[in-house]
Amino acid sequence: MVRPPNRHLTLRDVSEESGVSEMTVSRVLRNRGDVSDKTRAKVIEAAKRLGYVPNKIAGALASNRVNLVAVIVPSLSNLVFPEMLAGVDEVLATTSLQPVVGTTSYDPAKEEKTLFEMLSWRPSGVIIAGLEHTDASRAMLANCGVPVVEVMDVDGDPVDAAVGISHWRAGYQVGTEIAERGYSRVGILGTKMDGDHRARKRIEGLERALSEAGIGVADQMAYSGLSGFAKGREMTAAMLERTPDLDFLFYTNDLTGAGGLLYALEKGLDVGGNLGLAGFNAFTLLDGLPRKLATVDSRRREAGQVAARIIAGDHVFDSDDRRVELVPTLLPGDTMRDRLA
Amino acid sequence: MVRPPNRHLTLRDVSEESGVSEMTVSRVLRNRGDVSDKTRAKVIEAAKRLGYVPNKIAGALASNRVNLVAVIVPSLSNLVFPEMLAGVDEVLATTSLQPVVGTTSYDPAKEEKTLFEMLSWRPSGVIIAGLEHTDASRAMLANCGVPVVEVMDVDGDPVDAAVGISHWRAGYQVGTEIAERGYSRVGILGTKMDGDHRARKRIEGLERALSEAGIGVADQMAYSGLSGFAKGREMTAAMLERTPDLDFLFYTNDLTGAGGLLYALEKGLDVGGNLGLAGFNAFTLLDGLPRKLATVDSRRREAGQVAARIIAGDHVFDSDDRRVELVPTLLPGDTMRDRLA
DNA sequence: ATGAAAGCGCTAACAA
DNA sequence: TTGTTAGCGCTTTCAT
Repeated sequence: MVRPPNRHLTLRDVSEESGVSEMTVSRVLRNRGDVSDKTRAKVIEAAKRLGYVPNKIAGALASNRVNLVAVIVPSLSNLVFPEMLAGVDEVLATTSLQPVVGTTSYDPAKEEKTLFEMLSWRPSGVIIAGLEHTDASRAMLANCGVPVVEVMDVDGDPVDAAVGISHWRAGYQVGTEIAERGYSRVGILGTKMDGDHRARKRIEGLERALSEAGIGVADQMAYSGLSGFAKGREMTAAMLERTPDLDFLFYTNDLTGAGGLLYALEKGLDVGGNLGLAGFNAFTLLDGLPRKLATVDSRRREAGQVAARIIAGDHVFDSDDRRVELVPTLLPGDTMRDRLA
Repeated sequence: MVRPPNRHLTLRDVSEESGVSEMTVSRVLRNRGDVSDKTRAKVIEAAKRLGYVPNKIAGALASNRVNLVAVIVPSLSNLVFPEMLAGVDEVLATTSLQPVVGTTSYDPAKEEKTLFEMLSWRPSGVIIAGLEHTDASRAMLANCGVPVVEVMDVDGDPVDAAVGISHWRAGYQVGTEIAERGYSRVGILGTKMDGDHRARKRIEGLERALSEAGIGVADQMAYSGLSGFAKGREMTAAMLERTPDLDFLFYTNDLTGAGGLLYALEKGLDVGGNLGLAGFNAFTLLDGLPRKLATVDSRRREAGQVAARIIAGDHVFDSDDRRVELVPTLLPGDTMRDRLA
């Protein structure tokens, strides 16, 4: 079998090897149309022998069908996104669609570029994190001609469909709980990240609930860089030094929350009593901390699942507003004191 | 502007809108060849006005060039993979190449499927985790005609190139260290995962070092499911109950190691003294535990960087065996006693 | 059940 | 600097 090295095999090669026309080879390889068992066997045998890998580029161009779904997330280093992706994956695995992941580093301009790049491959659907995009991005999403699902947030106007929790309401719920449990000097510890609209919304909801309960935010602090235990410790130490009479610390993120928890326990603070702590996201990997950190399940996996179902055309909307609001679950753990009687 | 909804715009549309030939439009949009500033401006203006998104499918077919690099990993839920990907991303961002991620769930058959699927898009390179693949996968990799880099492991025969640490040697190094620090009753706590060859190799290296030091493995345990603190606690409790005289616990993973650490501290065990602990991977998110867990930096980010450079044709190999062995760094933290004098 | 012809939207190669 | 022609590898459509 003489053939120039590094040339990809084509249908024609399989056709010649099997003595069957290209068209029929194509039919066999896609399980389409009627082909006799004998012909089918010949073709499959030849394709396998040659190690033929079909060229989806040509196939997609000819058929105007692409089985890819573009999934665009800010980062893969924050576990919430891989977890959402797992939900997408799980559902798409039951279809012929394939997710393709792109990242934006929380940068709207990079998001625009990534989106453009991915749309130029003509995917069958787009799943994109969040509702905040540049005008150009929104225009591309609106005009791309395929279903678009904005995930992990419903606070805003989706281009097409949206699935996720309301981070504002989640924050509000935490704030209400804090007030009902008799805390009144609340500190907020977040990450300094312009692009993290969800964290911002959580804080806004929290502030609103507190203010309705007649409580203000006593202190607030934001650090940049990757979230981790160390960051949570540092921020906690700094904030308690600056504002020693705080009785509740809300972290926008479980990882910093866990760092704060470890710090507070070491310092012998009355965690779960006179000092309340809460994080956000409910990372199961943290089950097993010395105390169960109060947190909120942001239901990102389900968001991914529903988004994938929408793309697959396998979801019926309740109303006509094409938003699916998932309900976040507050998990009080044991870092908040009991509700007042 | 009357045009059927949902039809994608083509070069022809831009050509008509701008009064410039398709070919020249193509030149402008790709910054190729000489085009007068005036023509260029007309074209760009028209393309922007229409919201034209080029069709990479047609472009790739015509030019036989695809700027995608297939990156195949077992999972995105284990942070080591996103971290490797970040290295890939960082380097590819400086080129015109784009990573496309696929996952295998540690399943060789799914890996084969994912690989086939991705190769059918004719990527310009393949980065794939590990050296263990089905025969069919190896054949596809060997014949795909583009650079292939197997990452995060160098213990084996790569199809083409390989970049990463030797997990066997990393395990061996830990074993040596354990022996030199005077521990002699070692327990190993891993995850039950057939597809996790790297964890297996670490354990094998460790066992070898211990056996050379005249020490056997006193106990071993593997649990299935996602790694997390809780799993580490459970396993540690169970193992210490079963084999109370252990003086060192090696976890194949920092997360379970951290769980074990928290458990041991709570039980008042002499961590870092008569009880040594070590994890693996050096996750920075864990900086800030009550004690710094001994661990090994598996240098996955660098592996991703080098792999991307190889694909980009931007790496010169030292020798002709196309393996780049990175050296893992043992970080003793403070959960191992001092070396014997 | 199988084959032949046309063409998807772009770019390479060449012409003007 | 710009335009023309052919064709990438497949699928659609229509014919047999």
